[in-house]
Amino acid sequence: MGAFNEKPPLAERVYEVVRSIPCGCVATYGQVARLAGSPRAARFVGQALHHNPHPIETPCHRVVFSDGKLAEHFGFGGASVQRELLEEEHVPFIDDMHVDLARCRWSA
DNA sequence: GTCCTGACGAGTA
DNA sequence: GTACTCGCCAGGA
Repeated sequence: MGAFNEKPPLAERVYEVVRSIPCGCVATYGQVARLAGSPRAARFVGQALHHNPHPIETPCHRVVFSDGKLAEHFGFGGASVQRELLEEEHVPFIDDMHVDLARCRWSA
């Protein structure tokens, strides 16, 4: 390892932010990107979660679109699985594919 | 070594 | 109100 990088890869930051999302709350890609230090890296957030090396520790099911829509490309089995995981955490839904961000949006 | 794509978001026309 | 473009970063071909 030698010299530690003063600024860890954005991906590591993304994972850290996602892991910080409390149970019962959800965050948007843009929100995670901003907390990770890159307000406009929302696209990369998806990529980072796609390569998600720690799918169990990284609750990517708590990350949704800015509209509250579930990620169709969810890697655990699809939006259907994501919805069930969120329902297990008592996350309010306004539709089969949309969470109620107004009530469960995570505010760091 | 270089170019393109990819779980998106926000701003502007 | 709707549609399009730009920006972010990393990995793969």
